[in-house]
Amino acid sequence: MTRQERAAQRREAILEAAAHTFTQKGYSGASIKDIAEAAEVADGTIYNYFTNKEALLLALFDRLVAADQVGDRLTAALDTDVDTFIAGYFGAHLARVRENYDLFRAVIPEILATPDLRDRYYQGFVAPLLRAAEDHLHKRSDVHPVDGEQMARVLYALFFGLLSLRILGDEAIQPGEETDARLLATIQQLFTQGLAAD
Amino acid sequence: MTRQERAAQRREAILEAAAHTFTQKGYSGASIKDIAEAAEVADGTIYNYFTNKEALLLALFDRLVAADQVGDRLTAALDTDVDTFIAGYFGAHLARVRENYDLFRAVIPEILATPDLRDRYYQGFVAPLLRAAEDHLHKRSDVHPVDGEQMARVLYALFFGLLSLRILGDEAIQPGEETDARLLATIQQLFTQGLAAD
Amino acid sequence: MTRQERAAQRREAILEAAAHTFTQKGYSGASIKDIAEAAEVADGTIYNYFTNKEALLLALFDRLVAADQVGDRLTAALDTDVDTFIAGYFGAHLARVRENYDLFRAVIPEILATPDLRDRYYQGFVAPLLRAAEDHLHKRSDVHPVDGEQMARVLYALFFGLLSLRILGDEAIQPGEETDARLLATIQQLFTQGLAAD
Amino acid sequence: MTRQERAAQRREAILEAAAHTFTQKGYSGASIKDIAEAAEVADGTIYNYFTNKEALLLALFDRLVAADQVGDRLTAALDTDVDTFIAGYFGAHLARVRENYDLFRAVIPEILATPDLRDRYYQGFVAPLLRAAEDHLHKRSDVHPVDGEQMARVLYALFFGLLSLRILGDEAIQPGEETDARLLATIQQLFTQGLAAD
DNA sequence: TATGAATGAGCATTCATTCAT
DNA sequence: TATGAATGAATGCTCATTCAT
Repeated sequence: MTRQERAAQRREAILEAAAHTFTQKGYSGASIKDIAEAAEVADGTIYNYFTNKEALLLALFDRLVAADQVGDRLTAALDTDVDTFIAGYFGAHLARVRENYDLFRAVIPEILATPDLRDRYYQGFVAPLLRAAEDHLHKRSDVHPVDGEQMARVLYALFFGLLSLRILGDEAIQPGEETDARLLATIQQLFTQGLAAD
Repeated sequence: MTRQERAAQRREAILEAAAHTFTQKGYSGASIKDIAEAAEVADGTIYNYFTNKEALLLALFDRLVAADQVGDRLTAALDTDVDTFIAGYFGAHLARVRENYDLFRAVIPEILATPDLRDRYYQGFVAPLLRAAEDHLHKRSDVHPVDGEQMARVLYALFFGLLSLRILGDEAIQPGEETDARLLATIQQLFTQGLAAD
Repeated sequence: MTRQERAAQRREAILEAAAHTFTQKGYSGASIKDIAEAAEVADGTIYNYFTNKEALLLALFDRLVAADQVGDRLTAALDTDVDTFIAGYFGAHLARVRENYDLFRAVIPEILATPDLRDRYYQGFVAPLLRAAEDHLHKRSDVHPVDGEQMARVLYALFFGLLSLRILGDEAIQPGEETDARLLATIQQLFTQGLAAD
Repeated sequence: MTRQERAAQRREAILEAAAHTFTQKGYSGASIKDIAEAAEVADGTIYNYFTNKEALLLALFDRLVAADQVGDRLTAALDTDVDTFIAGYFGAHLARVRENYDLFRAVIPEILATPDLRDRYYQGFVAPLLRAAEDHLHKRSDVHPVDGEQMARVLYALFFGLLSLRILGDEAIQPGEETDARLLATIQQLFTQGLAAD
């Protein structure tokens, strides 16, 4: 193992420890000492890999955003029907959350609570996603005429709200293949039929 | 103005200042000094009205939960059609958020970020709401057969997600009568027709 | 009851409350609020009778010193034998302590702990007492030749030490007529015979 | 100098600074900042060595109690005559006080003033000492028949009272070999002959 | 590079004192 | 004179960050 590899591994261990600790105690409640202990390194070592505590959060944030880059897939999805589109779209999102659950639980709360992250997340992730979604809805021919601006927000709200409900601890939708499948089916049903019977 | 009235007013001013300051800087980032300055009182005065900093957050939390008590209206809404039901339901929620926007912006982020509040909110508010919604869906005859457990969560997620999007600063859905009306129409459309055209 | 009498009564009640509270929690540990509650007056009222918290302690201190003025009795006691002298001397002291026990318990600890009171007590009470005792021992003809300076200190030490032991809570010498009588007899025996049998 | 040695030295410096500052201003009057300045360390450093301010006082208290463990010597002293016994006993006590004067001056006042320390001191130190002294007096054959319970208390009172007089600042018995020798001689005289001449 | 002791700014909280009523 | 709400200085303690080893 090269020096670089060892360094990368340490960095990884620290980030994982940070994610875990932030999830348990929140960003403010987690001390560098807590994280260092969880990562089994000394306090000072963390500063060899990250400039400060905030940088840990930002690194996690960047991972989260990277993990959930979906905007670019929207354009490519125009030629599928609504059902397939929703399945692909939400399905991918659910899979990402499943694979990076600690990351999401650690970062999402702080995104809402921290003005700086709030803006970063909105500008860098949400706004482009909303624009892409509006655009997509506009171009689709197989949907009812909708208020694209608002419907895009409804779509995003579902994403974020379900994630929040998981973070709140609701057991019925903790990530897992089976749960995600049922959830996806319900969402598909809503988008293809609505809720009301004729 | 009686002594009691003045005290009530002070308490109110302090709570408003706390809400405002928490919104700006987050709970941890807001110092008692910040809040005292915003309320135009001395630091110590706050402690004549609240036991400690946490009590400020809890008082705001209690208000939020009180402001959004919707679960009890669910049972009464069985005899309306889906369209009216959704309108009444989300409409009421949107109105509450509109009237208490500062409160929601201050408290919602902390609910996700603070393990203690998280549980309090889930057990005291979300869980009952989900149970009521599941029950309601079960009893309605004018809806498609649905996975009630999951659909209840989808409904709640819409609530919470839209609120989050507002907190994130999205301008297209900042609270306001007109915006809320458009949003409500979009939600109604989704629940009655779905998104996909036949 | 005249206005003056009522005021004097209040002052008395406050001082007693202060003595009691200082005894329970120590001077620093006792808050003005504590004392006000014990005296059943409002915080502010205390300041109509005493300039500040320290003044409460000083007033108690003055009472203690006044209650235990023994120095002047020393000169008058030259013409009694040692036994009677010791009996009169310690007996009077023990009686004073018995009658003002709360006062002593409240003030004595603070005398040792507070530099200011320390000096005040030593200069105003202890030093004169020691001088008088030295002088008295010098003049007595019915005692062994002694190191008057040191013996005076031994006498005072007995006073103060017994008081301290009471404050420490020792049950065998809590003030009371019977206990005081036994204690006095023991002291008399020590001073007339010593401890060692021939 | 190893890391451990340096740490031990620091701890020592902090404790000495605490003893000194407590002596000057009393426990409550001494701030952590005061102590840190006296020890020439930063405020926070103190907390690397002691849990909190109270722990400083308790550490000093433990040292004082350890420094003055005399009870166990009582049993061994039965086979000496009263004179030698008193000499050995008080002599040892005086030597301990001389060698740890700062410690005694810092802690003794707080023992009386702090309910918690009061109990700790009485139960852990005074009560055993009194029991041992009573027992010792009971077993000795070369003393006058005495009220052992009360005489034990008289003995302890002398200890404590002399210490208090030193703390009060009396110059004639500030610790020192010569003073201690004179004091000891006076005490011996009292216990062997009494004060009264035949 | 890793360590962890030292640092000191920052903050929640207390409480003696004031003063308008 | 009595009240008790308001004040704000003071303080114990935490913890992110630095740096000598």
